[in-house]
Amino acid sequence: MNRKLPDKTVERLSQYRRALLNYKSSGKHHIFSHEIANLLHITAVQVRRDIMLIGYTGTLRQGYDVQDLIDIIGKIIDTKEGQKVAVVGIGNLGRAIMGYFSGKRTRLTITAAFDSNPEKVNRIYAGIPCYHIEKLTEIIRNEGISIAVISVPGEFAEKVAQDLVMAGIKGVLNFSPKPLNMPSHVYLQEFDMLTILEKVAYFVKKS
Amino acid sequence: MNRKLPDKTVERLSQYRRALLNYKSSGKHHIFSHEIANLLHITAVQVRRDIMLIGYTGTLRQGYDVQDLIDIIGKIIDTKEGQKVAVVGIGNLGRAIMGYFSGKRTRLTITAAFDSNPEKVNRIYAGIPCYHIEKLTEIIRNEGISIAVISVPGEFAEKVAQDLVMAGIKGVLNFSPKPLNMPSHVYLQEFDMLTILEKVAYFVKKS
DNA sequence: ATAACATTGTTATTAAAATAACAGTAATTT
DNA sequence: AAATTACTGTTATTTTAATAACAATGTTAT
Repeated sequence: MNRKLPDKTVERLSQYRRALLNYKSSGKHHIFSHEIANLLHITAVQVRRDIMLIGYTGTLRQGYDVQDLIDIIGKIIDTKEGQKVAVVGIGNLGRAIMGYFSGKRTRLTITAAFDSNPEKVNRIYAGIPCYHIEKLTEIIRNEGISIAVISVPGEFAEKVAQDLVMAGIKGVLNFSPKPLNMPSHVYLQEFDMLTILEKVAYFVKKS
Repeated sequence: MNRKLPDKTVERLSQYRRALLNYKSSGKHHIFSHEIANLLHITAVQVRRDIMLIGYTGTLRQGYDVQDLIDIIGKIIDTKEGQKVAVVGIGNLGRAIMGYFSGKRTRLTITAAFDSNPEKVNRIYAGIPCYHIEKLTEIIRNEGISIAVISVPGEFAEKVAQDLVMAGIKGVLNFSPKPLNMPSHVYLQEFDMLTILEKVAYFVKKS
């Protein structure tokens, strides 16, 4: 499985895996496409198509082997060594993100947090050390962190983004309301709270 | 402008407006499509196409009238009376969301927050009263809240969603990792932190 | 006055994602 | 043994989104 998968398929694979890990604890070993579909509230065709794309094949009348499927998805979306993540900006959102990860076993590990507030620097949040933002480039380089989450206020986002690129970051999730511009070798995902809520409001109004 | 616009166009309209409001304060009255494009790091064609879809037209060689464009976008995405929003779950994420809104002038107003923790109930967060989650249906009905943000842990998300539907909610933004199932008259937008980060990690790995 | 330019608005094309259609087949029923 | 059923896997179609192509036209330069 070397070919790059569609964006949306990758998202669903992550969700399939989580749903399957949970399903597994019920003791069942096999699952049908329509059962996976129900867990995610999507269609069975979509599930089968995604599974086709990753080259796994179930067995007729039995469905998919839960553990096998979990493993295959792991081979596709995880790296052997795992990947390190930094959170930049330890406001409520930054802490929320760190909270999401604490306890979860995943191949993504948040290994550093950054902030400019001296009261936050050198403290530990959800097990993660917070450094002064001046150390950003240095620590990202030294620790080999490849992914960053930007959760600073808009006015600082651009500067942070530049520094991250300088430090050799490979993927960025931007929560600030400021749209960023990244070189093409950096994968950028943006999420703008106000925009998303205004969109919801628009479709509420229209419906 | 009655026709329903494409999802992505609506998102960009929200961003155009914010960028324009900011641009306006520089004192300029007109703006070209490629200037808007630069602000958002997208293409000028995309901008012109979106503007075409909303039926506004600029003037050749002068571009668009900033204020007019702001107003037209407002007519499309806002309602006259504004829309009320509730935040369910006052953890770090819930507080982050409330923070995003405090001070912003928008036609969306967060008017209620809900939590089950008695220490949080009956306090005010960022100017918003926090009620016990038992009051959810009652308050949403009485206040005419049409939009809800779910920021509770996964295990509670489904119950909250059911209650919201019962209360007559029209749009939901779900931050919990639990995929929700909503009747078709409720607009649902999901955002799953782990999934999104795993996707970023996948494309980082591939690049 | 004519040509070149810079810009908008629109149609045409391509790309990505979702959905539908259906072929194949092992298990079960008749 | 034949027909039916309940699934998977794949191709075809449709829908949505993005990009490209280009016509139209006022402005500036020559």
